[in-house]
Amino acid sequence: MEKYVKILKENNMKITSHRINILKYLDKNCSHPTADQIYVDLKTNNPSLSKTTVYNTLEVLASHQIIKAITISGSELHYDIGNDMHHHFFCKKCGKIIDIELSCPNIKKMNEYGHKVEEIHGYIKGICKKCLKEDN
Amino acid sequence: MEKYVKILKENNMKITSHRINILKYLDKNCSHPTADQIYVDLKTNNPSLSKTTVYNTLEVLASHQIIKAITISGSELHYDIGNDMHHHFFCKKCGKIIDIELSCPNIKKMNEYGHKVEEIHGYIKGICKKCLKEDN
DNA sequence: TGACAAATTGTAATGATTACAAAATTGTAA
DNA sequence: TTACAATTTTGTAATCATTACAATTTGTCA
Repeated sequence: MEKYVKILKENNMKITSHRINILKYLDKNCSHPTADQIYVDLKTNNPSLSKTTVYNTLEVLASHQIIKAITISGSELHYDIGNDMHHHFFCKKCGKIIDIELSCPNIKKMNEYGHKVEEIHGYIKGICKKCLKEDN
Repeated sequence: MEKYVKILKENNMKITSHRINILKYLDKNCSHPTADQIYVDLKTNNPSLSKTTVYNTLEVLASHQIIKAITISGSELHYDIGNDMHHHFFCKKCGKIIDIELSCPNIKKMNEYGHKVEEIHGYIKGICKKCLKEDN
C-alpha cells in the first residue's frame, strides 16, 4: 500500500487522488509552499483541481497533525510536512523560508503551565546570507 | 520629557498624539491587541483617528524594533511592545495569547548560519488551561 | 512665522481565505 | 455488482485584514 494512502487510512480519511497528490507534493517539495503554490503546480496535471479543495485538504491534514501550517510570513500560510521538529528562518528581503536545525530543550517546561501543547513553532526573522551578500 | 515622546525622538520619528496614544496603549495593555482592537479602543477618545493611521504607525514602530508583530494566529497580526524576550502560547479554542517566560539557550547558535537575525519568535499552540477545564 | 517634509485621512483596491450549495465520488453493506 | 449515505469536490460569491493612493493637515526647524 502506497505511503500516502496509508497515512490517509490511518487517519480515517477517504482516499482521493487530490489528497494523495497534495501529500506527495508536500513530501517531495521541502519548499514550504503556500496553498496557491500547491494549487498552481498541481493544476497543470490535474485540471479538475479546485483551489477550495486545496484549502480544504490542507485544513483537514493540519487538523490531523499530518502537516503543519507555518505562520511566519504574516500574510499567508505556508505548509510543512511535519517529519522532524525544526525551526524556520524568514528572510524579510526575499521572503524565503529556510529550515533551521535547532531544538529548544526548555520546551519540556511547558508542561508546568497546564496548557495542552499541540504545536511548537520557532521562527527567526532577519536577512538571509544570500541577500546580505547581494547588498554589498 | 514623557516616556513615549522620548522613544519617538530617539528614533527620529515626529511626535504626534496618535503615535503617543498607540505606544501608551501597547505599553499599558499587555493583551497583544490587533490593529483593529487598538483602533476601536482609541477611536472613542480620539474620533479623528483613522484606521490607516493605526496600520501606518504599527508598521513604522515595528520597523524601528520598538514593537513586534506577532504572527501566531495566522489570520491577523497582534502586537507586542518588546520589552523582554518571551514566548507566546495560542489557544486554538478561545484564541487567547498568553505570555510564556521561556528563553531558548540554543538561539546563540543562529550566528553559525550566516543570516542576520533581527527577531526571534517562539510560538506554542494548543488548548489553554481554562478551556481544558470548561471542556469537562 | 513660513516652508517643506512627513503624517493623517478616507476611500478604494487587493489578496488570502472561507461560506455555501450543487454535483460528484468514496466506502460499505446487501 | 448495486445502491445509498456520507464525504469530498467544485465554482462562485462573500469576508476580512491589510495596503495603495491622493488630498489634506500637521510637525519641525530655519
